[in-house]
Amino acid sequence: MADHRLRLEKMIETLRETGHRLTPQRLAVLKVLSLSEGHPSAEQVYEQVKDDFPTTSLATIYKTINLLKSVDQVLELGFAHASSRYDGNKPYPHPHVICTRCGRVVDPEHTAMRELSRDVAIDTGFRITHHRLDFYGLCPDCQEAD
Amino acid sequence: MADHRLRLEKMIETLRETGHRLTPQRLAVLKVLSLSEGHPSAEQVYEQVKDDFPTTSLATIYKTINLLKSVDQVLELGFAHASSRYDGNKPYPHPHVICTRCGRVVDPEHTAMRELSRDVAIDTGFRITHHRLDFYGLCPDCQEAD
DNA sequence: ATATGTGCAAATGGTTTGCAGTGAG
DNA sequence: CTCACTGCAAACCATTTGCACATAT
Repeated sequence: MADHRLRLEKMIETLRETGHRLTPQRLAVLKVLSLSEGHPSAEQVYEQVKDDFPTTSLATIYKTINLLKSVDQVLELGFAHASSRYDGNKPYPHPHVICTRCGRVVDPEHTAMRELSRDVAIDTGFRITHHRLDFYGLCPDCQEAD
Repeated sequence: MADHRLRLEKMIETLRETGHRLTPQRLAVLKVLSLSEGHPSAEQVYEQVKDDFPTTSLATIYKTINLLKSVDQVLELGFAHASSRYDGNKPYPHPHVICTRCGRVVDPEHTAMRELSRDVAIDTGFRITHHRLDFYGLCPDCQEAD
């Protein structure tokens, strides 16, 4: 579906452009994040990276993910009572469908709200119960403080 | 704006209907959550409750909030790297505008996405940089497992 | 060569939990 | 009178951090 190789190259290029080193551990993390169709947690990335790189630490996974976040090469889906899930394929805001039972995270094919919810249900087979829509930015006071 | 007294009564009624006791501490939490125009954190609720009730513990605040969540009388806005914020006035899903600098949470007046974002910016004065839209429900596998 | 990255282990911080004591119904 | 609730302190757990060592550039 998505061109994973291109994503990986884009990540690597971005790290270079921003003056960061490409260590083997980092490369392994980039690969998992760029190749994964799913939305893995840091722990899941860790498990995969350990296969080829047994000495890797979870801390390094987090550090690499944070680095990628800082250069907008990975999207973090943060939750209050569960670990964050990461999307390295589409590192820009887009809708997600999240199973409240098993935690599965799916990207709906369609991407406009009453009808959108219905479309998402049809696309994904989920039984939609609720949603979350947040806008982020600078409040008036914080714009002044710039 | 919102009818806070009605919200408080609704909360109390719901607790009664669901067989829960109304302790003074609980009542204090309900008041803060129902009266607040903002979207306080558990800590902020705690600070307010302590004013009238110095012996109250943060644990009790959390327990009460969780109780209210379980009967759909408060909406939790969960974040990965910050404490959750709670809305006792509108305990159903609705858009929020969140300042990425100071954490301020505002309810936009308008509520349909390209244009919605612009409307929200006009309504709130925020400079919108990104958004989050999640749908929650049961994935196909979990529907079967019911 | 040298600063950046790694890995360990300890710290963090919001939230939850166990349990003995308290009080609402 | 009883059982749900409170408050304390300890536990939890995802994530972050400090630091000595290693290594990409």
